Amino acid sequence: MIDFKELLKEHGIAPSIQRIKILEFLEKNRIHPTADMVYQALVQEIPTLSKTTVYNTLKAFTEKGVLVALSLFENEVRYEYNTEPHIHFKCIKCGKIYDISKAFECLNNKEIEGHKVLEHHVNLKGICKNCRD
Amino acid sequence: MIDFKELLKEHGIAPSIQRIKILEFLEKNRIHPTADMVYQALVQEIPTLSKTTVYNTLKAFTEKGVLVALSLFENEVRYEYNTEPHIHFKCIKCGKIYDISKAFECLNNKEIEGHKVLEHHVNLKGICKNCRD
DNA sequence: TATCTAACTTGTAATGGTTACAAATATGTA
DNA sequence: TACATATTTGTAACCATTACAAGTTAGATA
Ligand SMILES: [Mn+2]
Ligand SMILES: [Mn+2]
Ligand SMILES: [Zn+2]
Ligand SMILES: [Zn+2]
Repeated sequence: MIDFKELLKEHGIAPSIQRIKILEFLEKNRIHPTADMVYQALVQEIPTLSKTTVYNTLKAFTEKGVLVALSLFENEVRYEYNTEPHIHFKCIKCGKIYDISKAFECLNNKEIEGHKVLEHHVNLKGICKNCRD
Repeated sequence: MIDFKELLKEHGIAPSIQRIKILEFLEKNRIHPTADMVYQALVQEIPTLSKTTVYNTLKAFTEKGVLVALSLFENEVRYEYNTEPHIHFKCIKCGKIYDISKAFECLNNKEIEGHKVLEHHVNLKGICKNCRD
């Protein structure tokens, strides 16, 4: 059982009830949810919850390294608890997003961990040769 | 000199003035522009141009395989003429997006074609093992 | 050439995810 | 308790994109 209050303190985040519940939800539900999905799930427990709080909290968690923000195939931003580098696989039929733990070499495959790969999306981010130094 | 009118016909797209100009712009300006960037550039030539036409045209071109739509790091969709599979590198300082023609094995590198790589974004799309057959 | 029809373009309004902002509330300390 | 600060809330604004209906164009036909 993870002590989410302590975990937030360690990251320099004051552990409010809302923040603890949001982090707990992300840890227990590895579904790469959108901010709205987090809100819809938690507003039942916390009827006074504001969507703005969810957005602000997820952004703060990301900045402090507690969560990772993903830019997947659609324009919604999704969040996940797993901060280890890994590959995402999205099913075009059911919409589920699977974590792929294999190394990047797998990109040459048309099939990976039982999934049929139709599209590869590879994006890098950094500082270009013109902007270095 | 590419015959854009002919190219559109070959893809089953009626070659209107707007469509030819949009395709021509994408071929000549390899800057991975947004729909709005295309609109801003062409509305000077075609003052009556509608942004809806740009959106509709880019979507049609993508569906017919004339262009490729990208989901990069931000939520804007960008489009490009190059339909060959390749990797994108975005500079976090100047915002430019570079095409990387090297194969996917490069992902193990921290530096590629002179650019300093800080983040790798790898996303796959297809049909998951539960949805096959 | 004139007419017709379907396709294409345009402009405006609506949508949906996200952010800005100010007021209300809660928290921790003196 | 009283105060200062941090947090939460609700509303409005933002912006890329889409829906929709009306206007325009262009190719086919007579
Ligand atoms: Mn993941
Ligand atoms: Mn490219
Ligand atoms: Zn740069
Ligand atoms: Zn599936």
